[in-house]
Amino acid sequence: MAQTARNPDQTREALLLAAFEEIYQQGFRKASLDNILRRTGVTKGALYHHFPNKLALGYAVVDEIIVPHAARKWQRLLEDSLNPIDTLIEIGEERSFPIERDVSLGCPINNLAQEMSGVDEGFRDRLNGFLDRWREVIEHALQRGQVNGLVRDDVDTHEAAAFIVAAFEGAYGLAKCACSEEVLHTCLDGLNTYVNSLRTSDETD
Amino acid sequence: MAQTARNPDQTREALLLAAFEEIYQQGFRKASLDNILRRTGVTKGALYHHFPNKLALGYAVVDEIIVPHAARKWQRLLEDSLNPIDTLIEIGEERSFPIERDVSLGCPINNLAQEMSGVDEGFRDRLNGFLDRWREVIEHALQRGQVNGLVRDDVDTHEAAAFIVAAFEGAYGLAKCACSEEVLHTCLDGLNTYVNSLRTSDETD
DNA sequence: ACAAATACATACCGACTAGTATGTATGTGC
DNA sequence: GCACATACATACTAGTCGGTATGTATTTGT
Repeated sequence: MAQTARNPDQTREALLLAAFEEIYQQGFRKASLDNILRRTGVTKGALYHHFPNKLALGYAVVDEIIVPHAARKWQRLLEDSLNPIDTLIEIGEERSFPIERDVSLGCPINNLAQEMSGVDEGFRDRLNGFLDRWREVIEHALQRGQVNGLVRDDVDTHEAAAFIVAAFEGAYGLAKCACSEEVLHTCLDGLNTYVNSLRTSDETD
Repeated sequence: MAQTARNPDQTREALLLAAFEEIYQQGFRKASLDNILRRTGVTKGALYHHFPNKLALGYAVVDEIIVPHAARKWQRLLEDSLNPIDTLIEIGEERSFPIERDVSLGCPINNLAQEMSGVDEGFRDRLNGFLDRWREVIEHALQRGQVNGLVRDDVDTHEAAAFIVAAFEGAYGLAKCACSEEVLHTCLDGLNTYVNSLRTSDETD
């Protein structure tokens, strides 16, 4: 009835943001479309105009919000000029996500991956795809470090990269369950100790 | 109507097992009581005779199935006579859980922790409690190793224990999302490399 | 200016949810 | 063998879910 001035792009963006919040807090399957509509003031007709169904909305949240943001966070590892180990530790300590405000919410990627990867291939493809690219970025950074003499030659970069990603997600997972910043930092300190151990001996700080 | 011979303990156990399966596959909040009843052939009246509500059933699954099994798996770390690093690596490689058959299902503890710790304190207390005891067991084992000269003295056992638990859960989480035994083993190999690096130099194998 | 596509809004549907009310059959103590 | 608690069974409820049918208002192209 009371139709205000239209702005379809803005409507779509508002839906995506509200859907991200709802999914981040409730998980995808418990995320309620009615809640998302309540959060935005958008009606169901508008939602189903912009997205064919709940699944498509979920995919769009991953593709257009979660993955781009996470990718941006780790982008710096691609720069050849930087010491990969320093960069790795720096990024790990950043809380760039405007979302990483509350440890008890966990990592959006990990949350969705754990909930959905066994249930829906579309989610699994997207999230595993990102995690795999993330692992690759770390692996290449370590390899560059070996070429530059910054990383020990005996390090298995493939193994180390997978291990680092696992430890990272694990740290955020433990901290979420413990609901404790301290747990997060203890785990990340452990990770930093490990990552530092990958330096060549003359680079050890 | 067709009432068979009664065996309340067996009924309760059947409900617990079916509830575990359903929760393991669907998560607690998406676990359907009707599905659990279908799996067991038990009726709703029987379920609500043994458990006051869904939440109590979920808690019972954690207390009586998930936690005892996981605790049993790591019990050997308490034995003073063993080399803690050897034991850590051995246990990590075991697939004792009759449940750990399929990587794509993940770790039951981690699954529930990630889903429920932000939503329900009862679940969080139980799961965080177990994870914390697990971390402590590893920490004490590493400390014993230091006393026995098997673990390097410069290792921060508190930090290392938290890191190991995080890496462990992270490894199972990544493997679940990747749906790949290979990913699991790569991550666990990375963890083993790290754990081996904690040995005193004259113990390095 | 008018048609057609776009962008909504409202009301509703069937399926599924946890939980309950009520009845009945079985086992146990005396 | 009788009383009583235990252990179920059946039918139902109120609420929520994703999705749809159908309407209307707004833009856009010509």
